[in-house]
Amino acid sequence: MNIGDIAQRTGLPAKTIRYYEEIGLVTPRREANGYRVFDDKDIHRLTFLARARALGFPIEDCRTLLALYKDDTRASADVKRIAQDHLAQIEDKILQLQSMRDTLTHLVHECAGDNRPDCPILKDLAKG
Amino acid sequence: MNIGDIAQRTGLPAKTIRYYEEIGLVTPRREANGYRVFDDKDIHRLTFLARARALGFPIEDCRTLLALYKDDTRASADVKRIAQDHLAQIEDKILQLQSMRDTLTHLVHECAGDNRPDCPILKDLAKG
DNA sequence: CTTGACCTTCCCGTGACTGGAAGCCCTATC
DNA sequence: GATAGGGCTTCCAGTCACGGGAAGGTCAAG
Repeated sequence: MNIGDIAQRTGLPAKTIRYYEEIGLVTPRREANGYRVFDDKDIHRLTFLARARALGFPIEDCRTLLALYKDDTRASADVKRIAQDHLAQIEDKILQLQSMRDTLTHLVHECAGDNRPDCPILKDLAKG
Repeated sequence: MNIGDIAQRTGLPAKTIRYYEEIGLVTPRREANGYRVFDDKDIHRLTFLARARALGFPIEDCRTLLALYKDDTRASADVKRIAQDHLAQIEDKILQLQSMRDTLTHLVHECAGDNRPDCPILKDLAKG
């Protein structure tokens, strides 16, 4: 399986897969011509990565999660801690964004959005 | 007013203020010794920037908003459009994050978090 | 034999800073 | 007058997770 096929099967862009190799997340073997060849294990790792990334885990978390996955003697507590920390970050970000959204919604509502220069949005930004 | 005082008054790190100068968002004059000197207009612009950035507007939006603010002949519609587009992006991101949060919350709930290796989180990531 | 679709590496750019090094400037103190 | 400190300057590198694009090798089909 060449990188193009793998990209299709995992949904990851070829560029991303090459990047993952560069930082040591996958290590496909090479054919004589230099092409990467991916076996089932590589595909599995990449699928795992795609899913973990889709859940927003940073790359280094993904690396750790992969290591834990491979380790039969892991404690699920270690996995859970990573997930909980990440979850906390996400919840934090949601709160920040909601606060921005609320302010912006209010301001946009107040603004006439016509040809006149009078604008509560700018007024608010200017007053600090 | 030197950069340190301005940093305190605006809440922006000195590094950030220098960066804003570098990309042309402020243009403080210089003293003979090379130190930046900020006048009231600079302070006002920086306060505006701090507030716009706090609402999540990207730098280039901030640049445009500053230009609109200075332009007495602006149409509030132009400001409103920028704010609405930005708001839409934020709402998008909130939805993405909420989806991640929901999945993660579920997985974390399912995971015992003990010494045993059995872990629904890893199971979910692995199955893709 | 050529075309076109693959694949390779390499390097730069993204956004908005942040950290750190090397060095100048100013004031206060001994 | 030397020195210590704090603040200021510039410049360079790093962040995070890729994406774009150039220059060139490879392979299957016609």
